[in-house]
Amino acid sequence: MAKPRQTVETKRRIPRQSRAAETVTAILEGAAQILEAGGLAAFTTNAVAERAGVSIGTLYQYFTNKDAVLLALARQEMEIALGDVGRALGGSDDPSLEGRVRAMVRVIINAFRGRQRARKAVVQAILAQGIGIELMAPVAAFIAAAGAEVGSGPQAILPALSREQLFVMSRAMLGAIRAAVLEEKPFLRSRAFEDEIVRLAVSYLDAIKADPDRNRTTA
Amino acid sequence: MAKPRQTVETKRRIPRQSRAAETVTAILEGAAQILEAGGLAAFTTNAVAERAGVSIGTLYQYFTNKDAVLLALARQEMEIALGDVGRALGGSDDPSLEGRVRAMVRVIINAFRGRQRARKAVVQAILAQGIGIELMAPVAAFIAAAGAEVGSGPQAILPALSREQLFVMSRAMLGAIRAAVLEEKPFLRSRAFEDEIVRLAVSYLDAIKADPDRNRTTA
Amino acid sequence: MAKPRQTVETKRRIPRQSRAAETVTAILEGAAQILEAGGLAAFTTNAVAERAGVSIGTLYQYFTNKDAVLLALARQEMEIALGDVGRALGGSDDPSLEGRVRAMVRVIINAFRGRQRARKAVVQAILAQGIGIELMAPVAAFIAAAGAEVGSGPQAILPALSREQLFVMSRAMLGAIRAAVLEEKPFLRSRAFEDEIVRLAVSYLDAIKADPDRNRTTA
Amino acid sequence: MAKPRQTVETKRRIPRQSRAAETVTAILEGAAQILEAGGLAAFTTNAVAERAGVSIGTLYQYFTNKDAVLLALARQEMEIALGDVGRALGGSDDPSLEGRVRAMVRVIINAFRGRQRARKAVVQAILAQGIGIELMAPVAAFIAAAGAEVGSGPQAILPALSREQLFVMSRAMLGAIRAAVLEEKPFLRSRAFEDEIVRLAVSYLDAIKADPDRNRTTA
DNA sequence: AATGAATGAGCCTTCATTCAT
DNA sequence: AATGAATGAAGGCTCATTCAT
Repeated sequence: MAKPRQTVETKRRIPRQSRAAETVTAILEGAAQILEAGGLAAFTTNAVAERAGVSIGTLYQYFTNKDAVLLALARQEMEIALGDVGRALGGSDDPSLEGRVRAMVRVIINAFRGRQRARKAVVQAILAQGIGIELMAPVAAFIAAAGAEVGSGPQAILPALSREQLFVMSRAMLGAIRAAVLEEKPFLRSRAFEDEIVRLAVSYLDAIKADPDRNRTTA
Repeated sequence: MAKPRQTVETKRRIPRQSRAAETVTAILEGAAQILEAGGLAAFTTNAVAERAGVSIGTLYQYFTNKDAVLLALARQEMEIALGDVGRALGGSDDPSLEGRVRAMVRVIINAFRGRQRARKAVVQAILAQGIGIELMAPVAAFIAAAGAEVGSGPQAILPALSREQLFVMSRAMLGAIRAAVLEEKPFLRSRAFEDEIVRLAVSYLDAIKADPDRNRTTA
Repeated sequence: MAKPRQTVETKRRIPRQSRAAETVTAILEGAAQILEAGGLAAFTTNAVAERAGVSIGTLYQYFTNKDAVLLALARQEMEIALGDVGRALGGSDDPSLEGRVRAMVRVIINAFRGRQRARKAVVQAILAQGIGIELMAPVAAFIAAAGAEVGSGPQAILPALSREQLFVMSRAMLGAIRAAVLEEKPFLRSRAFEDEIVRLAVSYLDAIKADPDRNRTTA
Repeated sequence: MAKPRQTVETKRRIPRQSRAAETVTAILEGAAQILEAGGLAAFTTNAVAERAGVSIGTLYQYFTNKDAVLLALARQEMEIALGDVGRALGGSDDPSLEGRVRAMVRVIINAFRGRQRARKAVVQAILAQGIGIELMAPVAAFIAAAGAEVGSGPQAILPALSREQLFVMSRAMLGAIRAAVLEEKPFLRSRAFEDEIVRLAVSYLDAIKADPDRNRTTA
């Protein structure tokens, strides 16, 4: 469909031996820790290498440059997050719309609680380059799939969402949760907050169901 | 009553001669341009000074350091945006709830359209320091006031919102719009996008009206 | 004898009006205060001007550059110190050798007590340029005169001292006192310390009297 | 007993490869040369690195900052000087009081002769910080030990000196010699000058011996 | 005479990256 | 494969000095 966008290269050497794989893991873990502890300002290649317990030379044997480390970290975190969301949606025991939404909200809040700074820094850095779009692709695809399922699955609760609707709903939820994290709101983990996020999403979806013809532009 | 919170100091010298005021303006304008053109990475004090047409020494005569320039710029942009929102709410010819919300959405989108990168960089930088909360204060106050008016004004369309509701609504809207800006979505200025944002807000407020007792925690 | 060394110029404008004289006084007083408070590191022309209550432009109307301020300050302090020593020697009620020496020691200790840092900084700065010798000239002359008087005056206690002897005696006394000041010795103002300085000088002079022929090289 | 006083840190990296040790040596040598040639004013990190034949980055890999270079240089020079004095006292073929004193005077004069400006600058810089006292400690200890030996050794020429006496004698000698260096006196290396320094010290010690009870305050 | 805004050379320091071992 | 010493471009910032008002 879409022309296969040339993937940005991050690795310099593909690790074939197990020791090498461990080294890469150590570097990414070190990178995440540095980011978490000191934000982007503390994220220097020397610091990452030291924290990872490898020499700076070794780091450069596996990553072409500083940004490659960041990018690899972003990809890894993205995959973990996607897995979490997928598992949450699949394993929800409440198959109603509200039940699924609530499960998703919980996953997102938890995703933001651990290593907030690392995540934030990664996202910032990624967006600051032009690479955001590429990385977002799998996320968007995933949400689109989930949305489609919600709309057209066996339960057929909703019609398929337009790309604008999908975008608005997902980003609105993420935005509210992220703001609560960044502003360190005390109610972040409260039931009341969770309820309001759910209410936001559900009422929006209900409104679309009630008036589906407005703004129909299928993705 | 409470001691007026000590504002974070950005200015080093209070301009007494008219020339000096122009210089400060030029520096902030230069800073915005640099940010717009090259993002945070290009934002060096030397670059700002050069773009502003002043010497680096002059820049440092008015700002204690690099961050002070960023902070001053953030404050300025914040005030402009607040003024815009206020004017939009006051001057809306459609006094209905949807009319008011739509006016607000337009202002916010427009606020982000001009100099997107500059705004983005400013926001990023501000949040990276701890100052975000302080700067957010007037914004939050403003939205709270607007929300209260919506709930309790002559039209009394809605009951007063709880702090979680206020937070979720404002951050959800801002989050969706900001994401569209940061991800450079083509539909940013489309009618469809605006409609969906409005739908999000209105349906949420309607849901609250229909079931106000849930999660009542007045701010 | 010696070719009259061209005096280093410090003043740019000779103050003829009283207001100008006050300005110069204020600047030198400001310079001394800055030096005293923060040492040479804090001694910036802008700081001096501000402390003096004049604009930086005014400072440069009276002094060609930063060093000129330092030099003028050094000259002023030198003259004050010389005056003190002279008065002490003249006004001593104990005309014996020990009495005169003791009077001198007291003056020197006092001279070092007030504004130690300012004095130290001035001396350092002066020596760092090549100007030390020039400034030392009047001091040396004064001590030589005092020494000569001690040796050949009406009391004729001692033979005239050679230039090495004069040098060793004066610098040894100054060195011991200065070290006590710089190292902040608690016994600086004690009677014991004063006694030992006096003993040092008197025993040295006595030794010269006892064996004058050794090292005879009249200045 | 007492916790070992935390030494002020100057080194950033402990050299593990032999190349690194050479680099540190080169930097300190370069620093001394720069200081010697141009005084403290010429002592910039870039100049030192260039003179040492290393890059500025390398300099900062071994020293935390500019002052650390100065401090390390001071320590090194101090140790060399102490070693010289010790060797001179031990190896003197004339065991008389005058013989020992003369040996010491020669060492000190020689210590001050080579690289006068470097030494001067180092001392100035060290004193300008608060570190002077710490650095002086080993010197003071050494002189105290030497003094004690002179007073109480097998030869028992003198009674033990009080702290004021020790201080006055050592600082007087150092002061006279240092002044001759700083003022660039032509007689610095003359026999006459050396004789007078010796006479100063010996006559002072003799006077103490003759009247030991005055000002007895054993250190 | 005085003011103070403006200037800019130059200093200290960091950190991504290379390469000899 | 790994190490870590070395590099140097580049950036933040200071402060002596000038000059238009």
